Amino acid sequence: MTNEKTPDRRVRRTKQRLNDALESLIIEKGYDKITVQDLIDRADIGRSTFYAHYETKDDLLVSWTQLAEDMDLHMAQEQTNAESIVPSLALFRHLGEYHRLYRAMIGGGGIDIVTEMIHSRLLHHATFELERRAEANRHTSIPIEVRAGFLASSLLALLTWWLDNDMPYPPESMDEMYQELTRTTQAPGK
Amino acid sequence: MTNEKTPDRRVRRTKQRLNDALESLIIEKGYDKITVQDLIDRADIGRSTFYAHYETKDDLLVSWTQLAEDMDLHMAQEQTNAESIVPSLALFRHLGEYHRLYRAMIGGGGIDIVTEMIHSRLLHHATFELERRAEANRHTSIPIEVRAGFLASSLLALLTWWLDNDMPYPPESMDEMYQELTRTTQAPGK
DNA sequence: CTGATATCGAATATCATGTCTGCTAACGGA
DNA sequence: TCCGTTAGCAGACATGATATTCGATATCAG
Repeated sequence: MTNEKTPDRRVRRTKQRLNDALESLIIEKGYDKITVQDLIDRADIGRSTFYAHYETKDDLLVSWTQLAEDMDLHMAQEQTNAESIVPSLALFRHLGEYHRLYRAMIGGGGIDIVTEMIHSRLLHHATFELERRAEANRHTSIPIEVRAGFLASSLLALLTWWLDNDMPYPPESMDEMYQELTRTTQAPGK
Repeated sequence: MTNEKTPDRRVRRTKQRLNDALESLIIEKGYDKITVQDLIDRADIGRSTFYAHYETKDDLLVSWTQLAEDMDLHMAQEQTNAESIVPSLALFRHLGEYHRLYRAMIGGGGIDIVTEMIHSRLLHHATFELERRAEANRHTSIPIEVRAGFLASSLLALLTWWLDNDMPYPPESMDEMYQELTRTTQAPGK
């Protein structure tokens, strides 16, 4: 039985090449204009090799877990700061740092799958935090579902706007704006 | 010189058939699974005829102005009610009425172009209204650009969530929630 | 009625996807 | 270092959708 954690070195190389090719092509020409041919040309691998590992272009993207891990890491990082329901500051900083890539992946001309992935993580996080603080939020009758969706979508919208407009304000300012705009949901109207 | 406003009756018929085919196919199988072949089969027109009028499937969608007109109409309708910055109630009602179509066009598995079109109209509307009330909003330092984007995206998010979840609350309730959630931007913190 | 033009439909070129083949090269355990 | 196993290769091939072309025909407006 082969060790499943460390596959053949050739496999690792192939996947690494494909991931690199995918990332550079996303930045270069946008995800939906990428063809399998582009990927195997850039990665310099055979056609059948691609299909030996992935079924489609989307399959490759989804298997590219780097992003999801990054998101979770940065989200957990700010969770120690118990103030905010959703780790907005860490996200502005993280997306700002890798703005070329995220710019190509979310918002105008971006990739639906990725946007949905980020949204779903934000939503999950917000739902969890809101439920944890349920008793502190008796001041509103709006269902948690709605409030969590609102918080997640608002943040995603601000992040997208920020990237699409070449980050005209520092992450800290954006975070402050987000906090103020969502004040109604973040804490009782104190 | 031909009258440009009323083209040949055959042309009108062809375009009408294609628009009808497009709408029914969107509801039936979703936009991205529609092929040009589907469209010309459903509309019962020749292949070359399609390409005589449109370059691509997207071209047909964009030329389908019915939607944009509807949006503007309903937005203008509520503008007489000077309370809200963005015509949320009218939109919840309108989208609820044609929910089968809008459900297929915005949100999960929807059509980017349409979502962006709606967002852009909301954004334009919100920007206009915020600028008109500029002096009444000295209580915040958040740029109008950001606030308008926030209002537009939040509403779109609530609309999408509402449709995706089979409209669990009446339009009036959704509107109230939206008003409360965006209270920070709608009016000075009274 | 007549000249103009929209439509037809069928053939065709193009392009990307996905499958399959036999062959070669690289791997890793013994 | 050897050897059985497995990954990768090149390229042919089938498929399905897009987009163009052209002569014949139907329909239009005046």
